[in-house]
Amino acid sequence: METIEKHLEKKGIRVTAMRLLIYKFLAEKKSAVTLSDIENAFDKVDRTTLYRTVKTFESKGVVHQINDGSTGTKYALCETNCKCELETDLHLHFHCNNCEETVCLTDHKIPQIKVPDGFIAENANLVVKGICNKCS
Amino acid sequence: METIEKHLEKKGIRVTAMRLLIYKFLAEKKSAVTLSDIENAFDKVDRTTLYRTVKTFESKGVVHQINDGSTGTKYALCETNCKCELETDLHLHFHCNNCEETVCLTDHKIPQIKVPDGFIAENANLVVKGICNKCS
DNA sequence: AAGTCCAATGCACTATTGTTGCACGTATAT
DNA sequence: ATATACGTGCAACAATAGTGCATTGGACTT
Ligand SMILES: [Mn+2]
Ligand SMILES: [Mn+2]
Ligand SMILES: [Zn+2]
Ligand SMILES: [Zn+2]
Repeated sequence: METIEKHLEKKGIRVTAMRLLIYKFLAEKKSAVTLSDIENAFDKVDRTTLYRTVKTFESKGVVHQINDGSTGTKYALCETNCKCELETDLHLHFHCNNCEETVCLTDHKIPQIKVPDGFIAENANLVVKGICNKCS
Repeated sequence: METIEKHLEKKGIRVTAMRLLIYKFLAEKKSAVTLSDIENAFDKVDRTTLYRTVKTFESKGVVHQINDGSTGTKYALCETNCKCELETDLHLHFHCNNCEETVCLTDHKIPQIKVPDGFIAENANLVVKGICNKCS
């Protein structure tokens, strides 16, 4: 069990109070969140800081983004040792049409996808929609 | 070879000059387009009309939407006899990281996806990213 | 300890996308 | 022909995404 601080440092991210707060918020949530969700969770954070923090997290492989059909990008923490950029590591996401929450199904990997000749697949984004376990 | 007019009528959409224009624009494009793309293609269309036209098309099964990672929803014509709402009919989409275009791969259907107990899958969106045939 | 440097933050603004209300014109039904 | 429903355009608004710049605050050097 390593500290969040160590984890961020390993990913090449300088630790700040702000970043720890945002990381912890993401860690507590079991579903993916939008920037607005984070903004609403704190009173005094600036949207820009949030925006740039999440972008930093994303570029360093701490969070990944999810595009379920709803407006606005959602984010969720990556697994501790994930390689989001590699096709083989990608898990699927489930978006509930009832409660509108989107969750990572981290042990359901995306099956190998065939693409036509001339196309080169680098990664993939799979969102399954339906009714989640809490709503069914 | 049936006319566009007949096709729209069959789907329960009243035919207007505007709708024919927009339909034809979509039919000409081989890649998925945003509302802004359509807006830029014509000089005198109102954004709202566009928005509502596309929504109508979508609700009647004439177009389907695609969320590749980029900001803004994209749309593409459905296949003539598609049932977009049924999981079994869903094809995959390919987003090129180089030219940024997104295309329907209509004869590459999404494989059957397993979801955990308690989850009920109704449909799915799969976007594969990489380099397209024109850019490779 | 003081000073330098650079990344992180905050504020103000802009841009783009998505959405609604209402007024008006145009097609359809009786 | 008259009533009714639908499509279009304009204006306004809301939500999301992004940039520029001044300020703060740590880390590092001296
Ligand atoms: Mn995930
Ligand atoms: Mn498609
Ligand atoms: Zn649910
Ligand atoms: Zn390309």
